[in-house]
Amino acid sequence: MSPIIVWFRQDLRLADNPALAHAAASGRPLLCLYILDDETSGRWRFGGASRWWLDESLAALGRELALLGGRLVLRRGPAEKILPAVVREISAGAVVWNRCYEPYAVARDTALKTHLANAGIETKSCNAALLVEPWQIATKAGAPFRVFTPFWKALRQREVTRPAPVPRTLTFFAGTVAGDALAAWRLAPIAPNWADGFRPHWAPGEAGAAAKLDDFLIRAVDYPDLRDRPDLVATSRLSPHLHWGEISPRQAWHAIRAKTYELPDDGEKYLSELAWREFAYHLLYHFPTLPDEPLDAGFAEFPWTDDPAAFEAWSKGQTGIPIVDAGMRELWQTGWMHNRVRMIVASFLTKHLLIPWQRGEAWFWDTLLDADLANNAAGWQWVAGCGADAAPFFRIFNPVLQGEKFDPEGDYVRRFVPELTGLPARHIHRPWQAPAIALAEAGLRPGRNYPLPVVDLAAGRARALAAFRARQPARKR
DNA sequence: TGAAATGTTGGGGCG
DNA sequence: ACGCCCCAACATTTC
Repeated sequence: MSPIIVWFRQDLRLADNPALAHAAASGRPLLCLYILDDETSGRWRFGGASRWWLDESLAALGRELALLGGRLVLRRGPAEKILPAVVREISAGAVVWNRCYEPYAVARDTALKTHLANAGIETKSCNAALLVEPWQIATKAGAPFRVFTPFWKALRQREVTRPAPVPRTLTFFAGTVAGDALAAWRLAPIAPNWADGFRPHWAPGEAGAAAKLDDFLIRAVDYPDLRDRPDLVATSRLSPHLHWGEISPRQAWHAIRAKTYELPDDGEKYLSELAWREFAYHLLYHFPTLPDEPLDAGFAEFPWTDDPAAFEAWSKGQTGIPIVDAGMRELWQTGWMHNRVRMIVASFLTKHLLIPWQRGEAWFWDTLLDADLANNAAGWQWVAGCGADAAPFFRIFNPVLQGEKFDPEGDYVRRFVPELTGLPARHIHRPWQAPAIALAEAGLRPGRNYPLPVVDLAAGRARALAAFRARQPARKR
């Protein structure tokens, strides 16, 4: 039989991989292919941190396949050209892949499907990334959901497919196929190697993902209480693995469900976080401008400010607000940021600094190892108040209070802002108010070895309230 | 998955 | 003992 191409994308795993399972069951010899397509993705081509992860993850997948006698063929270029070319080279009779939901990917894959079908090639696409396809869930009126809670209630009633194991037998295509060497893609940074700090925290690949899940399952009992604490390891830290498809949401879902009776909240809190991920994909699918335009058209005229100096301070963790700086430095050093802190830094950028959410979105896109078009866009719009089910305009996080509440000892700040190590907990989240003696004992000279706040918090809050209130509809009297 | 302002209540100090 | 005041502590409303 003619070979079947398994086109890997954001599904870099062997277990619970429907496309791979389909190929294995087809009886055809498999050719596993990955295409680095920086052209089709355009403005949303992989950022720097993503490329580091991809480098590692492709190597891991290649090793897994090699152990089974197979190989991952690497090609680079627009998939619309590359995929048909590989089909011709090996006279493939079929192509199978798992779906992507980025607007550019949907368009590309739809076109490819038509093109291949017209050439007499069998094609099939599968769901490997979502609990429920965006088009399979709708409001009673048949419209896409725009509010999380009803979406979650609808999703919660669904039966989630059980994850499937790695196919028992895989027969690989034996012919020769040209492929790039992974190293030739130069995905990882060389000099300066800013990714050095990533490695202690992350093990890209399917095995690393499974290890992270196992680790989380041990800690899952504490999740409802401690998940908002950035100073602790209380969350799953699965986000990059989920983004790259090294683990499926079905696997995480059922792993938690299996422990229902051991968990204080029956695991509902974590499941609802998986549902937020689903909600983001639902929104991106139905509102494809989500990454670029505010969902709420009323924001078209919003008076965002262009403040390059403030943005620079924010992105480098030099705002003078400790919890913000700790978060931005955690992101830079480890490629990841605790979700609570993401909300804090995003609120600070969009409200206190009035900088467009798209600027923050773009920075996260470049620096997050879990940079995900749907989650990133939906999250930023939620914080900015212009998205679906968005935070009300008046919900402005006070980074001092948030710090004191969720990093009560200041350990998180000390870990990433070593300048502040010597300050006691009661001063560490507001060094500009610390008494001179405490500053002296800590060796801290505000404005010298740690910045003064880039904005007065009360003034920034007042300015944001005025700007956001201005675009609210007139109040009833 | 807010924060700040404003309102209410009740205990304790004190004349 | 009583009334007054202060002010935590908590609740409500407003942004």
